[in-house]
Amino acid sequence: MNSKAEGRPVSPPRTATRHDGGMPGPSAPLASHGRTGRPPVTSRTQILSAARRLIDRDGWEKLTIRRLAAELGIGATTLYHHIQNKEDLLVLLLNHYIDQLERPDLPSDPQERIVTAATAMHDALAGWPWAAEILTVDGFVGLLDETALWMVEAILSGAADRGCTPEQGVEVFRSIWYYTVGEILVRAHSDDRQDGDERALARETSFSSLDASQVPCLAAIGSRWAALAARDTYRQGLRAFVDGLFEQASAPYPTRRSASPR
Amino acid sequence: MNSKAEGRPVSPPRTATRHDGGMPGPSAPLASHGRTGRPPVTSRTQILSAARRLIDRDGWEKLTIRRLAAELGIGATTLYHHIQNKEDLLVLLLNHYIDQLERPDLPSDPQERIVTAATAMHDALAGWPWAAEILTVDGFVGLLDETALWMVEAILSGAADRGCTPEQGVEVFRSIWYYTVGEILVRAHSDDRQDGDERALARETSFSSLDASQVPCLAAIGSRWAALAARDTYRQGLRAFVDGLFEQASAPYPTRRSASPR
DNA sequence: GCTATTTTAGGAACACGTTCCGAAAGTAGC
DNA sequence: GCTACTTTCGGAACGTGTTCCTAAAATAGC
Repeated sequence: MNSKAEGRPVSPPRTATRHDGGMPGPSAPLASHGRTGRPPVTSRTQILSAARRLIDRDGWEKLTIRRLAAELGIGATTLYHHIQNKEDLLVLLLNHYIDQLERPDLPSDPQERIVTAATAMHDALAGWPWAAEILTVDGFVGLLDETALWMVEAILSGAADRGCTPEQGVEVFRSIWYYTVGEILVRAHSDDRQDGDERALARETSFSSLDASQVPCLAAIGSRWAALAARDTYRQGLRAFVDGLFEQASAPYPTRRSASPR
Repeated sequence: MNSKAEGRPVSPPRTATRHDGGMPGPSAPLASHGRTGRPPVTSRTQILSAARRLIDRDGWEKLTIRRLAAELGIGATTLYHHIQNKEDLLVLLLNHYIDQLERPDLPSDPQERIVTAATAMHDALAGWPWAAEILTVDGFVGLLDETALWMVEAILSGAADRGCTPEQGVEVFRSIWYYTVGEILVRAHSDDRQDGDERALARETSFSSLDASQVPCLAAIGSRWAALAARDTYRQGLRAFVDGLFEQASAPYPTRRSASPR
């Protein structure tokens, strides 16, 4: 939604801060404008493009409030008059990134449509390494641009086509969302260790020295755990999840497992 | 670290640096010991109990390296000779917490056993609010105490009892793990906003002003999204996931959906 | 008792996100 | 031109996790 384009509390009579870019163009500070008060020297678009420039040049770990301010030639704390906090900035950047992605063709089969949309969601976030920093911000989905909501819509529509109620559809989405977020976050942190430190080695061997009488299955896997855990099984698990969710939704009463409704 | 000075990789006669507690008891600095070098004034157990004391007294947000050091009466940087970093400390604390929990009776039915174990895992982590800080550290499962691995083992054994190969069992566990981690992390960040700030309000109304022609399902849900997303559906989703995973594992060939093996 | 060696202690410093608060730079009314 | 008022700017400061480097305290060999 566009409403969050303005970080402001939404008070002034003229709320149309909407036409992004504001007054100072990306290169021209421009002349005055109808508003009162000291004119801003930096626009939101300038900030965002400077952030992208910084990321492209130095890598995303180097994207720092202070460095970004320096890149813009302004004080560090001045940035906080344009963005709420760093999470805010990253959400803004992520939205811009997602908007650039091309939307895949959505299959007509509901199940396949969900898998396609969820995979697109997953791949988009997985390809944005610093997405992990903000994936869990409260109400993340609500912060997405309207152009990115087609993924959510695709999943909901798929659920609806399979006879789910809207409530069940939301539950389907949330379940998939949790699975996706978890996969990306765990994977993002696993990829951090590019340097084969001793911790990784100690961990790899840890499962191979387990008590086979206490944890036989784990012991049987032993040192193969690391290799098995490194495989990419997102899509496969997603298919299983969608199948299970639909089977559950189409059975108003517990199918055959022990009843316990809650 | 020290090993590289020597030619041998695992040289020292006594490799068992693991016997926790070290030399200085929880309250007694104690006398000398066989080892050379300046004797430590603080033991690992002292650190851990001080950390718990701090958490119980001031809340876990106040658990800070500097405060912990002050509580112990030592320099802040000295702590880094006993723990690797803050994540390390939290993992240690989490292990101690999990060890104290009572293990539920595991049902004999494989599916129910998995649900029980995963729920225990979930509830344990959800009841430990600052678990969210470390849930995604690389190889987290490998850092668990052996007394906490019964949850992993229960899931693997359940999968094995349903005819899964060890490889499939690991995949079942990882899928459940991702789902669980995602649920906890998202939920942990949603609970952060105890204060009804304006962001939450703006978000709640956000979905109600959507273009019904572009995203009909979302628009139909509208403002109910927030309420629906607040429900606790972990267990229900888990059941569906386990069902789907087993159905998939027992079908060597794609059941009926479009083939695409990869 | 001396020196060498080994191990721990901890102050200084860094970069980070963020908040506070006074200064600066505009407009509006007179 | 002057005084209000409004809005933005940005330096100082706080608390954080963490690293560097030097001092201190023990043992081992002489």
